Amino acid sequence: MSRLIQNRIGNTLLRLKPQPSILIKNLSTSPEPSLDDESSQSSHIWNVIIARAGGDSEDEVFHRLSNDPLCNRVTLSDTLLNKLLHRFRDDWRSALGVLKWAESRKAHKNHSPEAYDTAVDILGKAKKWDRMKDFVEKMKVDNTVTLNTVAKIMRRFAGAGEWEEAVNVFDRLNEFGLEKNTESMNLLLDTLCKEKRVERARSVLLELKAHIKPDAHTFNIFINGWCKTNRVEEALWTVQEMRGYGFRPCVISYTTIIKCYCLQCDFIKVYEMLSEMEANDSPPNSVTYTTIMSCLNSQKEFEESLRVAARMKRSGIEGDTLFNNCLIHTLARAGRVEEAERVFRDEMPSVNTSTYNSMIAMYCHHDEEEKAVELLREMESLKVCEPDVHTFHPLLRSCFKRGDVVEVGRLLKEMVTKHHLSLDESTYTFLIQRFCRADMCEWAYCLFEEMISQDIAPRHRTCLLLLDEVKKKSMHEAVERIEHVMRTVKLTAPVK
DNA sequence: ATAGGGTTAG
Repeated sequence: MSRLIQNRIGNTLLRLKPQPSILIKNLSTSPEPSLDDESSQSSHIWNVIIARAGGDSEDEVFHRLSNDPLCNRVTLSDTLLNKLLHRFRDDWRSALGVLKWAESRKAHKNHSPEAYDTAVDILGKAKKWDRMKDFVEKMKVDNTVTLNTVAKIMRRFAGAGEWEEAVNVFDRLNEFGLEKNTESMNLLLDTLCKEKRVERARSVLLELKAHIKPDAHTFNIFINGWCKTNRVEEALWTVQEMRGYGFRPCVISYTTIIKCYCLQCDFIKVYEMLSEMEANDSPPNSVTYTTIMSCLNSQKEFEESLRVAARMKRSGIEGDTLFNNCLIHTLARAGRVEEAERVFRDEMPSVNTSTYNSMIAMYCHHDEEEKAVELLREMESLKVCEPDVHTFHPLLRSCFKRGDVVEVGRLLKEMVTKHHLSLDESTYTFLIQRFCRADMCEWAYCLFEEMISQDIAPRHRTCLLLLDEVKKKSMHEAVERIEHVMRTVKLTAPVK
């Protein structure tokens, strides 16, 4: 959205009363650095760079950064550069400006190739094909194009439906000093298959196989390609073809097919395949069981899902983190809190954010918020993994349920200032809904403006809900603003 | 990027 609209929103916000200052002040603006804290110090510098790097052209960004004394004192490590590029992954002008500035800061402009690959990826994401091609030509001269670069180009082209361009890149591999071999061929085939152009991938293979030998990966790529388009017959046929080439289908081949049967809800075939794997000496692993359980969970078949987990344990396979996360989720949904706690405490050598999220959600669901908060504090002190927006969702939900909006504000502040999280589309949508329902549409409206100023498009339904509420309250300016947004912004449909 | 989570829901 244009900066013009953003300014107008800024003015609207200034006029809006009463101001729920906790939301306005804390949600969008960067957290204030606390004293004597090294990470806050660097987060301050980060915020300064970010502020300078927003701009309408890459030259503008470049000049603003170059002329800023503070920015020029920063030691610009590869890590920092990559973090900056990641921050501007949806803003190619700023990203290129930052990169240009970074180059000018180095005497012998040799940044890690990763930065250049990211730049290529950002241009591809923005579909700036000409700029991307120019960029790659420059890299070609410097001899810095790697297979990783090529992967980014191909995937961006294919992702935008320009899969002929993806094939062209493969044809030009030699120009980039790269080889046409099984690895690079597999990359092209996988790109096409992931974009559901499996037939096209087939004809590429037919054309190339006189010169390049397929390997086991090649066939797994096709099995996946067929399964993605729900053509399990062809996937099975590919297994046969694979055997014909002297490769044994592996656990990946079978798991891919099982996933396909799962999506078809054909559990007879799922269990048949499971037995076949055991018989064929490519036994199912943790991934296979997790796949099946997740699918059963989405059907709310929690007891059956637990039987699958038991089957895995019986066959002597150790669950990894993803499996145990799934198991905890299943136990929680099946109402078996103590068992979930036991898995969490005794059976997990390593945990991640999702593990905590499942446990926190479980406690909130069973109205044991003290325990949920206790786990949040544990995350903060152990620092094994950091909370994300999903960690807070169930906690926020509980506050709304209790009608404790003060606590909602406190949690939001914690998310933004302590954990540097920015609210995403679904969080905004959820909060706006709940504030409306709590008859606090002033707060909901502030979040709405907040969302727009972050360039996050609201859902059509969210606009309608809020519009209805502000009309009831006779908030005329808000009505006008929401109607304006509905006319000018491309609204998103609810995710099904 | 050769295979695998969830989610705040009246």
